[in-house]
Amino acid sequence: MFCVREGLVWKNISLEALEVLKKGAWPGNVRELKNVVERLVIMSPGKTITVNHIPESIISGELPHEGGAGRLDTVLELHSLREAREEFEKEFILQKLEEHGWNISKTAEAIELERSNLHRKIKSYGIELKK
Amino acid sequence: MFCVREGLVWKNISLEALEVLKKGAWPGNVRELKNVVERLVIMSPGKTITVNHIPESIISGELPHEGGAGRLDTVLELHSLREAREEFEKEFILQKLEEHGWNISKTAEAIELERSNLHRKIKSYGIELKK
DNA sequence: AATTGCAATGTTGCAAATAATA
DNA sequence: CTATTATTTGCAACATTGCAA
Repeated sequence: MFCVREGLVWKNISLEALEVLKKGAWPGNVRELKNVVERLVIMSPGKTITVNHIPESIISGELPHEGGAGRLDTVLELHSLREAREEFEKEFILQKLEEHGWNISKTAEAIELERSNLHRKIKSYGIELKK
Repeated sequence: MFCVREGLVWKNISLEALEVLKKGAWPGNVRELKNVVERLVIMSPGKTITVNHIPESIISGELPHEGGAGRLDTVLELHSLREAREEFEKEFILQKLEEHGWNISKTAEAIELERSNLHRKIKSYGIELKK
């Protein structure tokens, strides 16, 4: 199993996720690789990084560009704390909803947030409920 | 094909080499990963990085806390939204501080947060400033 | 399950002051 | 001495939360 540490946090990377990285071209440089891995570690709430956590731009494998210097880099570094926090919250809530069969009451209880407030977040983040 | 750029030099990484990385535990953190990749690119004479270019320390790599799997990791999964959010914020801020040479003014500007508020967060999260 | 009102609480930007540093 | 940065505090505006309905 391939795993990586960021700070004190160890994360596994699923074989499937690695397959994606293996098959696609790497659209960035070394610094971007570092940023992507750091982001993967931070943005994935569980202990395993799955394909779902890998940015679309990498899965669709945009070919590397010489002077382009990386849109990925831009995307990764333009985030303000607020934007990053919101993106994380959305991902976190999505994962927890999925873990609890899209049951809002159970999810709300699990993440220790009032049902009504979970509703508010689902609405404001535009999360679509499945199942 | 997995490939990586260091400066203007692009290198491929052989599937076999990736297999090794895939099967072995990663003995280092993200910064070490970056350093290793940079070294791989520089030290491998041809167009492709092969298993022979991968340091022994990585192939034989010490296993991470697989069983213990990190209390922090466990904690992360049991986290309430609030705790998870705070954990994320702390990691995010740490990352940005490092990226900006532990300069609080520059970091605050980069993440679009008031200096004074960044100070407050640094204090409340118990972040230790280095350098 | 999904909304809404509301009071308590938390967070933010701004201004200001002082200390430390280059 | 000058300029930038670090650090802290007060405060009003705004946002989020839990609770009740």
